Amino acid sequence: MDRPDDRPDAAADRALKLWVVLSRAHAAVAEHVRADVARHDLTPAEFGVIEALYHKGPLLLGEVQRKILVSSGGITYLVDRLAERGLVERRPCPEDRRASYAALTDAGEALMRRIFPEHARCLERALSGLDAADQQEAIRLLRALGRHAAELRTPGAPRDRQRKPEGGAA
Amino acid sequence: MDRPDDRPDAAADRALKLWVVLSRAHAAVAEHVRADVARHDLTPAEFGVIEALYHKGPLLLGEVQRKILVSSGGITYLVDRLAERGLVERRPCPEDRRASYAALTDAGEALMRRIFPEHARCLERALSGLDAADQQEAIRLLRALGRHAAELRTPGAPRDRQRKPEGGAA
DNA sequence: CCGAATTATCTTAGTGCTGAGATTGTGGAG
DNA sequence: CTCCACAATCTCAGCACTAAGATAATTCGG
Repeated sequence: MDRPDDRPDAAADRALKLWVVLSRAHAAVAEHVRADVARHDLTPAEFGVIEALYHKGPLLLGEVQRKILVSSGGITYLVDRLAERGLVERRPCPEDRRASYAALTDAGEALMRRIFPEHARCLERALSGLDAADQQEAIRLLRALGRHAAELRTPGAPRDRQRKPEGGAA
Repeated sequence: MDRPDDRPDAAADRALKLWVVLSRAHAAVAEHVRADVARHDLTPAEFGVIEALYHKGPLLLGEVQRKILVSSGGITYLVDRLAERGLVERRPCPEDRRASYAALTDAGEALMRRIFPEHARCLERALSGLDAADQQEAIRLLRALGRHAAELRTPGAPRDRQRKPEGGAA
């Protein structure tokens, strides 16, 4: 698509390599995150939930679900676990009795006030392989990359992970 | 670390945001990969194994493990499953009887010849949110990011996931 | 050659999450 | 009001993978 006569497939090589470095960078940073939140007996997904609530206040379960990218079953499971530990509570939604809010309890709020700054420092450290300017540039590139990839796969925003039921060879 | 008097913590904000866009970009592209390899009844990790063998030839299990970043139990599991399906076989290592090679069977080789080009096109498409120059730049940045993060957590390359046995309060 | 430390793989139990379907509730058409 | 398509959450079985320890083989000091 670029220069078909330069090399047989320079574009494919570039894509493959970009995917490899993207995966490895993500895995390396994710491991820092995992180790950091594990100190408080949280999984990254659990931390994602309370982090969202910490910054945005009470949110409908579906809103949290979309924010941290888990399945509908997953968000129920995560909120259950956090509720059992007294960090989060469900609150009925007055306008729609199917829905409910998740909100931090006082204990959850206190926990986040304590651990979030440490977590931010952990991330700063994990990402310190790039200086400020390169981080800004990386943000710009990754945002474009992610947006495009996400739009390609969901031209019309399905929430959970639905596909057309295709009556193929069943 | 940059301009402490600009905003209270611009560096932390930048790190947080970079982590978010890195995660979302990775998730979006990973979903393309998952959907693509699922068409052939493979998980991304399984595909990673046969892709490594396809490009490098027979490899020790430990080498594959490090390449695709799974646990020691994970590589056994993956190779077992691929062997059951006749795509991969184990071969004894003549120089070290503890070790064994994983190698593609003829069927596995044939499968990869058929599906790998499609997969490469899928990736090209998923990553087409950036033009060639931006992809090169992203590769450079992500490589630096990943390398730094990986080195931070393993100053001396442990394979599986070992920690010092610390004789704490036992 | 012996034994301890190390390494490569395998085993087993457990877990966090997914996917599909069930349940409950909403809102609009008739 | 009744019905029905649709939406939000929950239930539950299943699965890919992890963590820790077991097994078996190598290396190396003595």
